[in-house]
Amino acid sequence: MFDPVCPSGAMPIQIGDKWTAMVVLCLEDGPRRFSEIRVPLRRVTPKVLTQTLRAMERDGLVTRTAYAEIPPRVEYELTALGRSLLTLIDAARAWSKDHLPALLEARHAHEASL
Amino acid sequence: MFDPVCPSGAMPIQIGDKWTAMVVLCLEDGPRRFSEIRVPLRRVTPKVLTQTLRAMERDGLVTRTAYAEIPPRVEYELTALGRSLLTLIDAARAWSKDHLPALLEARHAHEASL
DNA sequence: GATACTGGTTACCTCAACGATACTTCGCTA
DNA sequence: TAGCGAAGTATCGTTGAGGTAACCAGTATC
Repeated sequence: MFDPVCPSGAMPIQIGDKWTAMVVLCLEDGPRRFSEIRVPLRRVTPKVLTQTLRAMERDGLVTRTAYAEIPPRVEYELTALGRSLLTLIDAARAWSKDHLPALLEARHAHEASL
Repeated sequence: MFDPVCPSGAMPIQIGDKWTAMVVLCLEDGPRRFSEIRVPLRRVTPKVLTQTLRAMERDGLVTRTAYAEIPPRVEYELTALGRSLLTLIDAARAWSKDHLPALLEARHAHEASL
């Protein structure tokens, strides 16, 4: 999983913050817990993931549901608004698939000419 | 002209660097000179515009043509690759048109609840 | 006790992007 | 001889997103 949009950081396209698009994809198939989101995004620290999720909650992209259980459980789920980003992410992925090789080749050729 | 993608910096979508999408839109209708690009993007300093254009040239998104005239003239033009970003920008604009109000409303509602 | 699990928080740091201001080069012009 | 206009450079400063590391509360199990 995951280098859907930004293979190796070439990243000409970004949705929201650095991790927003990946969170959306991670929640595509249904609600997930905090620690379940951390797994595929294993390079993200809890602090940054919290920041990302809080910002997404603020913007109405996800809902946060805390269950008063022991041990505690928190689930994040995409809203309709968050789900609407999927079309955009797909467009970005389609572009990457079709055109990113050409971009990387151009970049590489330029590098070689130094 | 220009708050096509990021009304007032809400900007959940970004293509390349901060100004890349605007440069692409600015060049949509044909080649333009450095100072012609600066006009609609009047908040960008020459240094940053140069950086942006150099990066885009490196990535094969624009071509730079310098004419040995007095006074000098330089024209920037979209390549096919650069032009391919237009579809993506349109997708972003369509999303913004359809969904950004909801996002901003959610953000505002959240702000009010503090 | 000691440790671990969950879902965080807090303090601190770093680095690249962005920006403001000024200067340059080259002929041309008045 | 002073200035103009084009297309940048040079220098410095700021800012903020993102990263590191450590800590917390409550329970339960070893």
